[in-house]
Amino acid sequence: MAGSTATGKTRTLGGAGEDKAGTICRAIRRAIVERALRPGDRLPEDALGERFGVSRTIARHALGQLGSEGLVDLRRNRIAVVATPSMEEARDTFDIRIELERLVVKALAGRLEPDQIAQLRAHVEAEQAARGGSEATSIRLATEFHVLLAEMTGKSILTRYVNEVSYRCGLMLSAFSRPHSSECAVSEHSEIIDALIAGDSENAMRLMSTHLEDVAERALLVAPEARSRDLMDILAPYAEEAAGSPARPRRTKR
Amino acid sequence: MAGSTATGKTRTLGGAGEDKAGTICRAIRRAIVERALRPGDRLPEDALGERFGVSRTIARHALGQLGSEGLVDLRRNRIAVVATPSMEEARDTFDIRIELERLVVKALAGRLEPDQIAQLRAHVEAEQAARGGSEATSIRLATEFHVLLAEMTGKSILTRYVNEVSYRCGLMLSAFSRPHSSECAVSEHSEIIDALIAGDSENAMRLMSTHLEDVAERALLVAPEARSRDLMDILAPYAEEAAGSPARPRRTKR
DNA sequence: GGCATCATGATTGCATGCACTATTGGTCAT
DNA sequence: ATGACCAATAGTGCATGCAATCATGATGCC
Repeated sequence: MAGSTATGKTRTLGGAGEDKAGTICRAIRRAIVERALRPGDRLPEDALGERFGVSRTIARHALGQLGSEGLVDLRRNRIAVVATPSMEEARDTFDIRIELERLVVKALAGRLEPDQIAQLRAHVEAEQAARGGSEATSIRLATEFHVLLAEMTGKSILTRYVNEVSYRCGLMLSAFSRPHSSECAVSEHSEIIDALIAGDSENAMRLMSTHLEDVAERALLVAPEARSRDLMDILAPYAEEAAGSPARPRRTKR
Repeated sequence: MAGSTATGKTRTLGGAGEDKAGTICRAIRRAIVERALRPGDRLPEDALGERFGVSRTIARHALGQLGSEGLVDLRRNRIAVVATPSMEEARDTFDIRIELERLVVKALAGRLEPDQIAQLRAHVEAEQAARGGSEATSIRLATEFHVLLAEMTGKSILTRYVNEVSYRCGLMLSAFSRPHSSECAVSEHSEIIDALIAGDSENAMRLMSTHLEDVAERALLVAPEARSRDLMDILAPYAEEAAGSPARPRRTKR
């Protein structure tokens, strides 16, 4: 399906004995936060396998992983699809994220090494530079800022969870937020770094809370029209005028 | 290796189109909290598959899942083993767990339905009844109490995470806590229920925090002799007296 | 024309087979 | 006796094949 010659297999994942399933996971996660993949998009095992140059077994393994992270919905005998979170799930996920990231800044306040500070500054700079560019890059960088912070704690479990909820929140944004509504958070990132350097853990935690609450609010409260991507709700307004129009909507994506 | 005839396959998982990998996961999780499986125990794919009556593929899938939950260590080309958490990981996991379960009681305070209350009371009663019985049952019931609470919030993501950290904490207890050191928490469970019924969310959160902190403290601070299960540290005291004794320690479990 | 029924293709569920890697016990030289 | 080297074995990594299940378009009936 994807452009690959019959002779030369699509050696996208070729490499050495790396983690092939993990590579697929990373790619899909990234595609989701960048909104290249949107909720409901189908992820057939063999298409994935072919695209990444591996067999269905590996693609399946990757999908299982993503399913356990809540990024894809996995139902028996059904094609895997990018998860379509509900409004309640979105709210809950942000609540959890806030508490987790409060732990992050609490652990980090006053303990940042100079090279870490430089790395964070550079990241924020990259975020600022990307403001004019594609929205996908902005969102990805914003997500990666939080992941970067978590990694700096050195706490592997906390890092893993922050990773998960961050990507999940990216999915939420994709599901609910209107285009161009999740920008302008770059300065808040800077403020958090400042508070961390100052060692003011209380302030850093407060800043992180409000920052995430802002993101959630912008994403979740804005755009009541698009609150739900449930098919029935989406089509409700159209159903009103569908009396005389023979336009037959196609359900599948491609 | 496990006793199964060559002719009659071990139809432990026979059933209909259920979730075979999930069944294996549940079994192993439970075995871990009940300390039937201890950190470092080996989990070979084919042994698992044979035991549960499925192929390696499924066993492998289950192991991948457990690996992503942090219950087993998965290294390339190596036999999967029950994870051996470090002291720091244990502390971090408890920190995360406290915040998550605070969210649980916050969501539940004053919102428990009568049947839910009855269910909780019954569970605590079962815990009390199990105090004389096997330690494994006590630990499992204690863990399940927290999981039950989380499920009652109706928040699927929160439930999933509480599930994960609870089982992980069970593993931590298995790794660090001495036998019979994690009992006597039943009354604290009752107090939490009371606070939830009273609708005093602040008090409930405080009780939950201290309850979990107690558990962590009992598990992590007690028994400095067994703080680390690293092979070198474990053998350190023995190395002193190993001068004249020909006792050759076997490294592998079975 | 609208609706239920069925057949075909698409897709997953799972087991098995082969290749490769790590481990383990033995062997040989020192 | 001790240490390094090597062969046999156990175990994983991965692809492929077959059966089962679901989705979708075609057909026939009303």
